[in-house]
Order: sequence, then C-alpha cells, then structure tokens
Amino acid sequence: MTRVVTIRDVAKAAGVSLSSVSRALNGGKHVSPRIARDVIEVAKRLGYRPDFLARSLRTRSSGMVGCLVSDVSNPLNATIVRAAEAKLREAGYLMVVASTANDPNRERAAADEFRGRRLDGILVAPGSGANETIWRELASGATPVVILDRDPIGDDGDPRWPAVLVDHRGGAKAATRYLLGLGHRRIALLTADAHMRPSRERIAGFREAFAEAGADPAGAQLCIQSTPMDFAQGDTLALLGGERRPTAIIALGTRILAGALRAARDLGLSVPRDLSVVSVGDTDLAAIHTPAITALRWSLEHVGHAAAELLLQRLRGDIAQAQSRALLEVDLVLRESCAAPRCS
Amino acid sequence: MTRVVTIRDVAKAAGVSLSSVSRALNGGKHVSPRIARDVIEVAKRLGYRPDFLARSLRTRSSGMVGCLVSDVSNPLNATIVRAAEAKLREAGYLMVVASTANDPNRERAAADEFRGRRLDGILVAPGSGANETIWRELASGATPVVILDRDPIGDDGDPRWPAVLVDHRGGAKAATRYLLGLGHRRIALLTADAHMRPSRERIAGFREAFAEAGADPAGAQLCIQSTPMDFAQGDTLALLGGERRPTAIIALGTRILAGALRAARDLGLSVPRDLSVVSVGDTDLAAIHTPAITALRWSLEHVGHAAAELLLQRLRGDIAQAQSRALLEVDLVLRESCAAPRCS
DNA sequence: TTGAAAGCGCTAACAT
DNA sequence: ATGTTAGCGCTTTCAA
Repeated sequence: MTRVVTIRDVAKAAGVSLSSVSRALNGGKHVSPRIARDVIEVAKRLGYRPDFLARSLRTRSSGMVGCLVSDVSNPLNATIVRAAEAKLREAGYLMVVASTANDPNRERAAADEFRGRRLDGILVAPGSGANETIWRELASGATPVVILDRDPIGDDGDPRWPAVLVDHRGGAKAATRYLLGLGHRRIALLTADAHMRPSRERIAGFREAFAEAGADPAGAQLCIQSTPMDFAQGDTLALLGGERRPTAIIALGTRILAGALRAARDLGLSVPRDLSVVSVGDTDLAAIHTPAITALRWSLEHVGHAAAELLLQRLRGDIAQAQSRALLEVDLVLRESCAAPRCS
Repeated sequence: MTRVVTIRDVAKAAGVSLSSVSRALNGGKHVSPRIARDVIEVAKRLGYRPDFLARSLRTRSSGMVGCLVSDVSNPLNATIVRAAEAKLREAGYLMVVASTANDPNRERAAADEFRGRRLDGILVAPGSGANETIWRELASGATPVVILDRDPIGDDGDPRWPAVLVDHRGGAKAATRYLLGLGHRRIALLTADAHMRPSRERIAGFREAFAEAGADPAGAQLCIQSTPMDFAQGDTLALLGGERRPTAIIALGTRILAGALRAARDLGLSVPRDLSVVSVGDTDLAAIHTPAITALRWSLEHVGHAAAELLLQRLRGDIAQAQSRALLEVDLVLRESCAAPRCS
C-alpha cells in the first residue's frame, strides 16, 4: 500500500508551511513566486494529489452535482445527461447519477442521499411521475435545483424554479399547421401522460393550430396512450380502422410511432398515400423508416447544456443575474411521410 | 440558512457523548439499548442526517464508485450503466459517471479525478479507444477496477483483471451456423473496430462456424466499418451490388444494420427472399422492421449487474473468493429475416 | 458501557 | 508574504 502523499509531506519536503503549500497550489495568491514554483515542483515530484474529500469537508462544497433521472437508459435522457455532464465537467464538477425508475421511494432515497453527500446542485429530469412533490421539496431547499421540461410553477400558482423547457407547444402547432395546410381535416395526436407538461403543451399547440385555421375542432382527435407499444398498437388499430379515421397522425417518439406504423401496415394503409405521419421526436426509427418520417426535432444536447448552464450560474453565485429559464425551440424536419389526403 | 444538524447537536440534545451517538447510529454495538433508543429518537426529531463527506474522510472510503464510459448516450452503454447503478445503489454506493467521448485526454483526466475523489471502485467501459493504457494503468492501482467487454489480458500476456465478457464468439458462431444450415455459402459479417474484443471474437466465431461446417472459407466475407452510417451504406451498396454478392449478412447494431437495410432496398433486394439478414444486437430497429430481423441478443442488464457484482465482491474484501470474470451468453432470436438462398 | 481525545487532509482566520 | 492554529463532522482508539 503506497502511502498517500499529503499536503503535509509536500510542505516538509519543500521546507515551507502547510498554508504556503495550500496557497501555492490554489491560485498562488499571497505567495512569493519562488515558493510557489518550488512547491509545485515538489508536489509534482512527490506525485501529490489533492484529496477532494478533505477539501470538500472544509469548504462545504463537494464539487459534485447530482442528476435525478427516471431512466438513464432512455436514449433521450441519456443524451441530455451526457451533454450536461460534459459541460459540468468542464467547470470542474463531477456528476453523480441516480436512476429512479419513477419509483417515488427511490426518488426520495436518492434525494436524501444527495443531501447527505452535500451535492452542490441538482438536475432533475422527472419521468412520468406523479411524485412531483419530491423535487418540489428538493427545489425549495438550499441547494440549487434545475428542472428539466416540467412545470416550474408552484402549487400556489406562482413561485418558479429555474427550468429548461422545450417548446412542445410551438412544435405541435407547426406540425398541425403543416398538415392542415396539406388539406387534412381529421388529424390525430397520439401522445402520453396528458397531465405532464410536454404532452399538455403539445395538445394545446395542436388545438391552437386548429383554431387558428378555423378548422372544425372535432377533427382534432386525441389519443392518449400511457401503455407500452403493444397496447399502443391495439389502440391505433382501433383508431385507424374506425369509421371516421384520421387522414394524418402526429405520434410520439419511438414506441407509439412504431406501434402506429405497424398498425397502419396491418390495415393495408400506405404512408403517405393513405395516411400522413409526423413523429414527435426525431428518433432513429423516424429517420431510417421507409418512407422517412417527417419529424419534430429539438436538440437534446441543448437541453443538457442549458440545464448545466442554468445550474452553473447559480453555483457561481450569479443568482442576481441568473436566468430562471430557457425555452428551446422545436423544428419540423420535412421528409417523405406526409402528403395531401386522398379523399377529404 | 437552516443550520445543519451535526452529531454534536444530537449528543447535546440527548445528553450523551459524541461517541455514544456515533455508536448508536452505526450498528448500535457497545451501547446500552436505552441510550441507543434515545439517540435515534432525538436524531430523528432533530432531522439529523449524517455527513458522508466527513465520514468518508475518516473512514477513507467515499462510498462512491466511478463509471468511465465512452458515451453514456449510447443506448447500449446507458442500459448497462443503469443496471450497474441500480445494483450498486442497493449496496449503498453512489455512482459517478464520466463520459469520455473516447478522448484519451478526458479519459486520463477522469481517471485522475476519480483517484482524487477517493472513489472506492471503478467500472470501465471503454469505447473504441486505442487508449487502453489508461485503464490498464488504472487497473494496476489500488482501487478495484472491473472492465467491461474488453480483454483483461496484460501486455505481458498473463496478468488479468476482473472483467465482464460477452460471448460474442459463441453468438456469431450460432448465427453463422444457422445461415450455413439454411444453405448459404456466401455470408458477409459487417462489423467495426476489428482490433477490439467484441468484433475480434465475432470474426473468430464466424470463421469457426465455416470451418466446422467444412464450408469454403472464401465465402466468409469480412466487411469492417468504423465509419458512420452513410459510409456504411456506401460500403454495403458496393458489397451487395458486387459480383459475387453475399446471400446473407450479419450486421452490427443500429447504424450498420440500418445502412445495410437501406442499401438492400435501394438495390431492389428483398429480405429475406434475396438477402437474409441477422442483426448483431437486438435493437428497436431490428424488432420493429418489416420483416422483423433475426437478431443476436444478450442482456445488457446482465452485463451491468455482473459488473456491479464483481466490483462489490472486491469492495467487500472477498478478494480471495471473488470471481475474476463473468461470461455472458448470447442468444439467437429467430424472426422473419432469414430464408434459404434462392440460387446457391 | 461510556466519554475524552486524537485525528482524517485540507482551508481559512489570525498572527507575525 | 509566511507560519501557526483552529476547526469542517465524523469515527475510533484509549482510558475510565
């Protein structure tokens, strides 16, 4: 067991005091250049590595930020996490992750643990949880918290926490407008978790586009699916096989989209001849499918970066001039899956 | 700022000494039940939360393990990370991640940082890096390291580190055997990074199957692609459009598989009539594609769990009886993308 | 069983 | 500019 080199050893070897070493190593303020140079030299020679634990105990800052996420293995979350991690790392922070699988107990446990570990800040990317209370509670504590794509509005209606928001409303509106412009009048929005922000905003944008175009709102069909793909497929079969079936659909992400495409195929509906399709989120599937699926896209990297940036502002103490939110735009990527309806 | 409750406050409030509180809170050994009960009661009432930093400084164990991974946003890695995290969390460890993007500098930086933070153990999931030296170096240090799906053999040929290995060889062999059994004689293996373990093993299994079947080894075509999908598609176009084109392909993962499928379509080759396809890795695309793609599958959860388990054994100090490796099996999931070749 | 006291390695007052 | 000293909050000898 190679004895660890402490600041004390360096001091001894360099023939100076502990504090001089500390000063020389951090910034080098209030130290003569000569000593600073010596100390650094000796430190390197001895292979000294500062002990973050000890430093943290003293400075009351762990240099770590936590990331509470429902499921890191979800590619969307994973990308966000990676982007945030990169930016935080640049700033010298380590990121610790906790996948909570939407289990309120694990979420609470993680939150507690984060507190105990003295994490300097926390990123919260809740899943479909009804467990909002936990992060709301977290956010009301002393450590800065940034929320990802969830409503930063308190129950009392007003207090807000810093948040990174994606403009799902604008995206859905653009997609709907596009389809309406193509001549569609019966459009279905397939989404999930209607009570969570992303879907709620989409639904709002969807309806706004209908209103704006003066189209019959009855043509705006909602199909909420919180169930796995197989069910989604069943639901979609019913929807697409029904009496007044939509001539276009806007379908969420990988699983619902996949279910819808499969359902369409099973019913002998050809895309885009019989059915126009827009994907919410630009997944591999959307890009690779034949025909390639027109999609709403937003940058997950931006989400991660923005979240990290918002947090860093607070960690630096720029609370005064720190922004409290970032709104990220959504683009409509036109591909081959939409066309004018055949029989309107 | 709510003053943090320390063990000292609890001692004072309970009218006992610091050490009694500590003892009562940890295990309760050498403490009278009465005091233990009191202390716990008081601690709860005061909302005491132990400070892991201080404890770590004292015990020289941070209760954290690091995870060095090339890219967490890769769904494969993400799933592994999540599984490992879950298991480690159960055991009371926090996981800190570092995405290194295969950049040796960042990898080294992360490794150094991990050391400075006194992480108790490290999981290393290298990407396509030629930067093996770093984790080899890491692994030769004092903190336990578990390697994921990379050769745990030292340069000198013998020393081995604990590792979780996937039986890519067996998988490739099974797939090849299956295709040979169907009557195929010209089969192409599309993979990447031939010098890394996974591909190397696959290639070996691929060849073994040919040898075992007494098939002409010239029919075993190798196509190494380390480039992104677009290129992959170009390469595949050339391969499939060529003179003696393979009647079956075994294609790696999402991107290469997607490129191959698209190339096949562009060439008017129908799957499985004109071309049989096996996916290496059971991705969304493989499952959802029409026809559904026969795939080699291994459990990423198992990989993560096994890695965590191997590490935990060492962290518990069971070095004597700790396994040094885990070999995970690969299954062939039969679907609709393979058939006998039309003109052999 | 209990308490007093000594640190873990570091930073930050406070002196000089 | 430099050194001395006092802790950060906890665990752990060592006495009692």
